Amino acid sequence: MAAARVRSGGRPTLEEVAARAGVGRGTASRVINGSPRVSDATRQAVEAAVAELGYVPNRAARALAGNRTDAIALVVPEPETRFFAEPYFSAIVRGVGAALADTEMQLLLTLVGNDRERRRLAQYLTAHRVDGVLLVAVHADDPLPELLEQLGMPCVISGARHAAETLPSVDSDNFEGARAAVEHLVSRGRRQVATITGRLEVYGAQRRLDGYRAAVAAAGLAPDERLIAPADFTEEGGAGAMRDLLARRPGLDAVFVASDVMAAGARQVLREADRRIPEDVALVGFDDSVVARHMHPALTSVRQPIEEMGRRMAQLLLDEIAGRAPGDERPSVVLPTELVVRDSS
Amino acid sequence: MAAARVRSGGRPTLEEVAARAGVGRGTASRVINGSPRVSDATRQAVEAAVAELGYVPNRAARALAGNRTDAIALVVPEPETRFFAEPYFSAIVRGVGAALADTEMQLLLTLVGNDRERRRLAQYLTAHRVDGVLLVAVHADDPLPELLEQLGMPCVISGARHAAETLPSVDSDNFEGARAAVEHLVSRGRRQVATITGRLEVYGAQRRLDGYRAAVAAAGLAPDERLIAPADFTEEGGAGAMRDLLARRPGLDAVFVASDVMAAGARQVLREADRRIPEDVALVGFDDSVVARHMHPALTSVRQPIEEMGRRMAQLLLDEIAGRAPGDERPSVVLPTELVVRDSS
DNA sequence: ACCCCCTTTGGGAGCGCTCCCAATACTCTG
DNA sequence: CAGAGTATTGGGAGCGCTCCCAAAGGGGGT
Repeated sequence: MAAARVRSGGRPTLEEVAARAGVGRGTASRVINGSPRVSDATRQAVEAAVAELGYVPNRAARALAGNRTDAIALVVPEPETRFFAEPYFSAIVRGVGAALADTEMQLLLTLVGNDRERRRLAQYLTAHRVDGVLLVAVHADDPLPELLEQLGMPCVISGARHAAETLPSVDSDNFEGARAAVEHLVSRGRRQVATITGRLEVYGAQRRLDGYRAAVAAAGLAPDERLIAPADFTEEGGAGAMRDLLARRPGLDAVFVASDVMAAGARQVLREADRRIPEDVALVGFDDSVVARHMHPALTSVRQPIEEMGRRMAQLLLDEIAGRAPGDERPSVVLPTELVVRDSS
Repeated sequence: MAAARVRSGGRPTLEEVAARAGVGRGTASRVINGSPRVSDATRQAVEAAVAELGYVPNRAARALAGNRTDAIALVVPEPETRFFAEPYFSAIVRGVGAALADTEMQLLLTLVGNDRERRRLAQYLTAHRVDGVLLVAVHADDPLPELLEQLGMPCVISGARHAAETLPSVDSDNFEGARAAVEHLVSRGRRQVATITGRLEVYGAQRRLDGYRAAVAAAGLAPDERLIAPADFTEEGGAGAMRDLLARRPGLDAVFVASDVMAAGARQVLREADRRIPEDVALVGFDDSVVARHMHPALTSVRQPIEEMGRRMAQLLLDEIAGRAPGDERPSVVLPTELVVRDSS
């Protein structure tokens, strides 16, 4: 019934498939790995044997013999609470998952918390336990990307770390998203458009500020540094920045906030100051998170195609692993954003 | 300098560590795996060699030789959008990650979308590519748990599928959470407390309804089936159910909604009907999601310790893998919920 | 001093697969 | 029809580790 040498409850091995198909182990391996150097008849015989036996290759053996793992790691710095918030984390994961769906690649999730875990991570990667790494929310001063580069470990990051990013990266068009948001406010007749920024060490936050400035200039409005309030991506930070703005420029009639969460903080302050939204002050956020949809009034926000970003990151990484021709420049993808207009503007 | 046989750029092997420490391969292995049958002197020699060489065991080789993988899979049914929403997904992942942090276990994330992927998953698991499986958001009629059981694959699920759950499971106390929520409403003087339920095929939704009923009875209020409106965990469903309730029982003065998202839908309908919250109608949700915090007025909600659930699931699974003594009953954990009172009640 | 037993150690035998070389079977030239 | 390729094929040699057996070393009892 079953193949000759069946260990109790054991899964069929390549050897058994080969025997069943009446071919050698090497040939069976070739068929399974889609090598073209196999005759049609042989291929069919092997495929039949695979189907009959329900053969599934043993990953560990493959990895050991082939010196690869067919797995990539998604590395998430856990302290980065912002990343874990909607919509980032799940959307990225879905995108990555989608890109990997018809691949043999497995997705390893690695949360990096404290320094100890960080060191362990370096070991993991050093030990070549994965074929490539997806890095999200990396800071400009994070040594990890360089380490990976030295190890020759393929790696893709989300969000360029600075203008001269050298690693393959996927980003949304922060500049254009911010520019469009501010342009929208101006088109609605707003004349004193303020902005609350994220931490400006984060390149994306800087780009959003750049976009704001560009739109203000394009609209022929007088640039005013006192309409710019830096914050830190938190709700409290957003509230604090809003208070500063109100104190400095009580006449402002619109605020472009670099994240929805900060916008929630700002809205709270505006409500306390009895400014109506959008009548007195128009508000636009960034991220199109669930917060935006449920805020009252519903928040106009800049949507980033996060799932698509995940998908592209994974694709880029697979390309990287497959090996780009030397000399190819580092691919970097910038995806368009979309302004979702709701009631706050 | 380095050990004798060093392949170009290769990682040190156990053999090399053993040589460096002046012991045999078997002994080195024992030290690395923490076997007690090694003399102190030898142990120290090996540990020194490991440190000097920066040795990290090769997972693939280990898996192949030891017939285990040191990896568990978190299986997420992707169609279950509800699960992907805040706060579930990221919180579960964090919890699982925390439990695994000082373990050698890796976390594999497996999104299961369509049927094709579902079959692939069965293969994965059949091929023993993981040591255990964490299943979230399983439906009562999902064949996967039984399949795993047959394969002898350790498995833990989140949320019992029915009263007679046989698999190890971790759940929050849905009954008690709902009961406390309704008790809270009653204690605030509400007398016509309605409820909007989730899909009642979901056991947790049923339990919340049971809790509602228990609290109503305990308060000595007349049970009234027309105060119960079934929905489906979606915002639209919540809105529809609210409309029904308002039509049937215009005099209601409180609603316990089995999820925050549905509560958002209900609130919308209440606003359109010019019912003030909480003056006219008090509202309590479930999940304590970001929606609850940002709703206006902020929504009172039942918080589930989701991260803790992830942690316990992982611990349970590790125990399962380590092997429970036969005869031990299936461990199942029920964690307490917490009522977070805000402005809506 | 001898024997027995327990502790510690070394290393062979795989685990299942890929890589690659040598062998075989065909096919095409001239 | 010989010679030279060219397309297929089989299977040895590992990949690095765990398991396990047999050997070696030590200690105590008699």
